[in-house]
Amino acid sequence: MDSAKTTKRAKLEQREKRIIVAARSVFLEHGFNKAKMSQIADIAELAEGTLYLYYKNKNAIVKAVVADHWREITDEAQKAFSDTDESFTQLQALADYHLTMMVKHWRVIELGYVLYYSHSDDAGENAGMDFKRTYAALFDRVIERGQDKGIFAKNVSLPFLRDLFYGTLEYAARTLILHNKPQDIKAIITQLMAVLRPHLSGKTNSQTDNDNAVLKRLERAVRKLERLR
Amino acid sequence: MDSAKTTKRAKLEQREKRIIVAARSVFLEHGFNKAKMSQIADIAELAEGTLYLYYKNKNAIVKAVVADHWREITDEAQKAFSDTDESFTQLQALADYHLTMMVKHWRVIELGYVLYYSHSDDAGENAGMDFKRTYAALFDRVIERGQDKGIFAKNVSLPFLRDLFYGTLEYAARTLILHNKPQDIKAIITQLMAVLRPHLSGKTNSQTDNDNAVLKRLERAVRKLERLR
Amino acid sequence: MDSAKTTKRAKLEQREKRIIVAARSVFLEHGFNKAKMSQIADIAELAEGTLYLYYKNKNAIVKAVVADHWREITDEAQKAFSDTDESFTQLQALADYHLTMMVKHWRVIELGYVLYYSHSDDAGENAGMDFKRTYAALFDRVIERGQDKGIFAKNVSLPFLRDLFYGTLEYAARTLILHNKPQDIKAIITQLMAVLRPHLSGKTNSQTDNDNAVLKRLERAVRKLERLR
Amino acid sequence: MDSAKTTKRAKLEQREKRIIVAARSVFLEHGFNKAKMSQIADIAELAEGTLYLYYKNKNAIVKAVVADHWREITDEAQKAFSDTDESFTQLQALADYHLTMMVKHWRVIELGYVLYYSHSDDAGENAGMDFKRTYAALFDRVIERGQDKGIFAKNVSLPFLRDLFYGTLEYAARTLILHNKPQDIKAIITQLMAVLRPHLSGKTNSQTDNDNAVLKRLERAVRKLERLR
DNA sequence: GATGAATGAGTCTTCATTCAT
DNA sequence: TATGAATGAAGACTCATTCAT
Repeated sequence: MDSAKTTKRAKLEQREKRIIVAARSVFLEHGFNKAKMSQIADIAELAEGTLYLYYKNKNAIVKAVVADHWREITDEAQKAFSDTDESFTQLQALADYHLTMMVKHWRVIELGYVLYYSHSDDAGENAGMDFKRTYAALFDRVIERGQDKGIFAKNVSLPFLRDLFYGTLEYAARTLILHNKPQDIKAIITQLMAVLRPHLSGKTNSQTDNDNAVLKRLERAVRKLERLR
Repeated sequence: MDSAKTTKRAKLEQREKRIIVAARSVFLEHGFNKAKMSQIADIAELAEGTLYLYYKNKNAIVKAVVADHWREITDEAQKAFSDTDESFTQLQALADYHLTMMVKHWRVIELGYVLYYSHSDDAGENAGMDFKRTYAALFDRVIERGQDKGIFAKNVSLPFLRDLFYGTLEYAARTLILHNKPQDIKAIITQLMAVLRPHLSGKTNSQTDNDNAVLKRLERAVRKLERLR
Repeated sequence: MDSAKTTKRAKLEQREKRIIVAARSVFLEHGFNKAKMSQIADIAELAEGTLYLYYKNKNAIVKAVVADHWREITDEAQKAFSDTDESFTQLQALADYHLTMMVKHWRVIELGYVLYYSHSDDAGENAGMDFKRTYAALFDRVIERGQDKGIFAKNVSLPFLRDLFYGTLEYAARTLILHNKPQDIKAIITQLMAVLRPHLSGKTNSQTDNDNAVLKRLERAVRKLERLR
Repeated sequence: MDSAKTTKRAKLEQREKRIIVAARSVFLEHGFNKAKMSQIADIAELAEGTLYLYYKNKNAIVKAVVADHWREITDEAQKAFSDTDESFTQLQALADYHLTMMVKHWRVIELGYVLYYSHSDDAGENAGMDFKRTYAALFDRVIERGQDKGIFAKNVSLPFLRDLFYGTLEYAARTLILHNKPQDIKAIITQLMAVLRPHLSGKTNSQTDNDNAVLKRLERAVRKLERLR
């Protein structure tokens, strides 16, 4: 009886997965609006009506597709860097993994946007979109642990850095895809780390202040020189 | 006859603008799919069929709405910083303007995404989306002129910096909107500049010593110059 | 084994009744088309498939609901007037009972109409609607027995009178419900009886003189009979 | 311009009529549920979508069909009896016309019932069903004018008589159709008039009281006779 | 007998687009 | 140019019924 239950549950999950996989392929091929429920059913080898036993409607299916993707990505990302790694190494590994994934699964990401940006009638439909939040929290963890170890400065704003990290990588991914140069991933990671390193090390402020003072004096001097003529 | 032509042209443009304005309001209220051509026509006080004399189809109208917006934004952005300003100041002004606009006109930005991410049949339809590119070029100009003046380092990757700049600001805007804290704009700008400054100045840790030597020599030179008077 | 059979049969009938009761409530709440088999199954605490072990399909269930109702009504109507009552009294009792029931169970009556008026594919499906006929026969019996007793005229058309009786009462019921005045039942019955009485007695204006003569002779005969004791 | 307007309006009404005629035929053939919008459009020689320019939805179309029918019936009924006729003659003409129509257009009447009895979501949808009321008022007018002329008694309840009149005729029509004997119309009318005549003439009450007394004595006598044995 | 997951036929309605005027 | 009535393709979703267990 236990095995019966197990089998049942397994079958159910298998069915759900089959729908998601079928739906993903159809959505990626045609985009949300032109994806037909009938085609999804066909590929999943189910009757159309059966889809509705598992998902309330078309919207629920995209959401599931996107959620499934982020869940998967989150799981793999965690494997991409070891907890024993040095914090900068972890960060770099995460950046590498993220950019690689963005480039590779760009279309699924897009799908998420359609979902996110579409105005839906029924309130709370946009709830349950926090799979992305969970994923984003990976960054937070790396930073926080680095701070605990004393490697990262504590006076940085986590939300800002997170936005910088993911925002930069997403835009970079788009650029890579647009110019069709997925091989430049390494260069981008290097540059991003170069930007983040001094900031995270917390050594910038004093340096910068100093530089600023010098620069200001230089500017004044230049202006004087100009007046000498 | 010239005035007749002028009047004609003016009338045409006025009509187009009326459509864009009407369409914007409808799209912002309902999103792309639920926006009805009939409602746009109503608000524009035109017959439905007339819309098609000005724009090929619904897609063309959204595109025009989005393009119009970016064009406007681009114009205003250019006014937001003077060409005589110091390069960092210009950059900061651009960042400030951009973030402010992103937060303020978020819904139009979204609309742009729907447009961008929707799979359209007819090839090349997504062409003409370069209004955004023109806008993005503002950043390039600031950087390039700063490099010309010797204020910014030359060994930075413009595409990367651009992605970092706009990517960070867009994510930050989203965060601000999500948490409904549009007042934090200044803090974000400050942080972004703090990240960019050392990078743009061409400092990496290894160079610091070297820089210091240079700066010291410069200082001495300046002092001499000052004493000359 | 006999008891086993009895139990089995009882269980079967109990199940059937449970379905009918559940179905009645659902049909009355939602009407035929919007009544869902699943809801009926829910309320009857049975699986959907089980319904089909007892009734061929949805139509069969409405029919059973309606039939059940008329059967019940028929049983109770018979109790509403005693066989020893005077025929007019019986008729009045029947009218009273009928109108009261029409007003009270109007919705079930409606349901019967939907059933009756809906065009069904399978021929003969509208057969077995004679529960209503059985009920209507109550009227016939009262009239026929009255005729046997010599109270009612024999030259009346039973079908016509039946139509008049039930037709009038149904329309009256509708009127009562429409104007929400169920208290006027008595008045209607009185009027109906007033209309029927002379007719049933076999009086038409031209006949009145003749009748009077007959009545006088009868009176005389009765008096003689009484004196015989 | 006036003629243009006239033409336009005429065209519109012609279209509406064409839809109604097409819809009537389809509804009568298949009943409400099995009637397809596509078939109606086909017969009306219009695109499916065009139907929706004239009628909100399928329900609105049935309603229009039924309303149209009653309107027509009402117009014709008025022509069926002249205002100068004697009141009983008028009544008889109305009864004749009504019964004839009920038998002839039974299916449309049924359609009206489906409409009336179907539970619709949207409130007020069952409004506008008063075409039937207008028709029913024809009876009221005949009675009231007869009362004015002193031909009909004034102490009769109009609502009751109306229910009797139409109720009887409807049930009679059903009976005629069921037994497929449409030729009996005359007989039914005769009987109905025979029932109504004394009642409307107001001569029944005194007669009836007398009769009742006689009957009661007869009954008593009979019972005594029975006891004699 | 009982179950309830699976089926899949069936259709109203919407709305971008066209085109006769 | 402007109109707006007419078009008709297109598709998500429901739910009575079946049947393997």
